[in-house]
Amino acid sequence: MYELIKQENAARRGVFTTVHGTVQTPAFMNVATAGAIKGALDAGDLRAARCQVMLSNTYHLHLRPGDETVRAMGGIRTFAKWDGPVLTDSGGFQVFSLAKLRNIREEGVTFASHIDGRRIFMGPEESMRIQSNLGSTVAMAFDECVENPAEYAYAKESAARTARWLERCKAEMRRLNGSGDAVNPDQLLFGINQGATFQDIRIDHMQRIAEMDLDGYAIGGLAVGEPTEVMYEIIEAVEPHMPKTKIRYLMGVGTPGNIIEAVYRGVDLFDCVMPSRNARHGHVFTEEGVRNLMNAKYALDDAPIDPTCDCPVCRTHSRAYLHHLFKAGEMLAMRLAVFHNLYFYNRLLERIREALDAGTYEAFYRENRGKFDVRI
RNA sequence: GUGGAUAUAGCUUAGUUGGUUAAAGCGCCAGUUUGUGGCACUGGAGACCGUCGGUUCGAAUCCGACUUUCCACC
Repeated sequence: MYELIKQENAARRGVFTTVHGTVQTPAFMNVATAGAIKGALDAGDLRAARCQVMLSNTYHLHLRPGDETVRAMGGIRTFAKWDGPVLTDSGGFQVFSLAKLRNIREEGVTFASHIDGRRIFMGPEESMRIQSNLGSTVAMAFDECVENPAEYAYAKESAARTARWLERCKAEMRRLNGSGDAVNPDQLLFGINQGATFQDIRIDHMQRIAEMDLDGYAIGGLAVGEPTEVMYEIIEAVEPHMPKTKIRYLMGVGTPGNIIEAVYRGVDLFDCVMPSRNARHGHVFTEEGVRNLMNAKYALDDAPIDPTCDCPVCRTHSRAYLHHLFKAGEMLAMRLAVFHNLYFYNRLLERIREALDAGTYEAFYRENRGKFDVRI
């Protein structure tokens, strides 16, 4: 259940209550694809990094170890020992981004596994069953993420199909939750808005899925290559048609600046691989901007990654040490950098919430948008 | 000591019958990464080709000497 507790223009401060815990929004979900944060962080590390929601992937867990295995181990939360809320991505985006040889039909998608190439079929019902077995707090609808740039006719047809798939997702999730043996019989379902970069398709689609009275609404298919200004325009176009009483999730976004902009336009929830993936390549987020710890200039730099950060990594280690660990290919380099970046993101969202609580988000927005994305 | 081989970028090597600005991998220096195939991708700098001399219009490439390293034999 989503409760809007404060609003400043379009920006919203809310509380999302679930059977697995309460989420203060706006919030950033930390991506643990296969039940682990890439870069060697576990559930305990996530708590230390001030994470509220863990995100895991239907597609990956279905392929390995298999959702039946996860179910046998008590669901993803018990398996990974994360006692907070978990959101599972539906597999729709992975079919689009990872799998090859995909064949999309009304029933669903046939694709080749990126692990061993075997052919797999996934449709709305399969995705819901897998996510039910994973026992996540929130299941995402099975959708099609259209490539950018997209043909208008195809985007329209695809959005219509994604809406029909959503009806099937809703029916199957209701059946599974009421079946008596669901890992989480209170599993929630979020719908996903599509329509590429065409505002009329986006709005039509949003209006249609808003009528389905789902537990939350996501905007998908953005940040896939279009200019950020186009992304902001789509959010502005769709946002007035999103139910005010439901949580809103912008999928896969983004940079700190993207998040500040999207909160300004009424989004409540985010996830992105950027803090973890970039950390694995030595890029760390700081109050001053993005630093590449691989740069030679850090070889003898005794300062912490971010002198204003109070995370354990910044309280303990120097840029020079991290630089050395990255150059030496030590796994610890990734672990420390990933931890810092997730902490930075989670703290950023805390600061956004504090500004909203104080009614000063407008000022926060003007002062900080774009500030954290610069390379230094 | 004798015979043979070797010497090209920081490292390991490629360079066809001598022919414009000598190539690659690693390393180095940067950049990219947005619902995650975990070490990826894209650029850049860097060698007067062991030294000296010779042949030739022209030599990393052919010849000689010296030096380096390695192998075999005595």
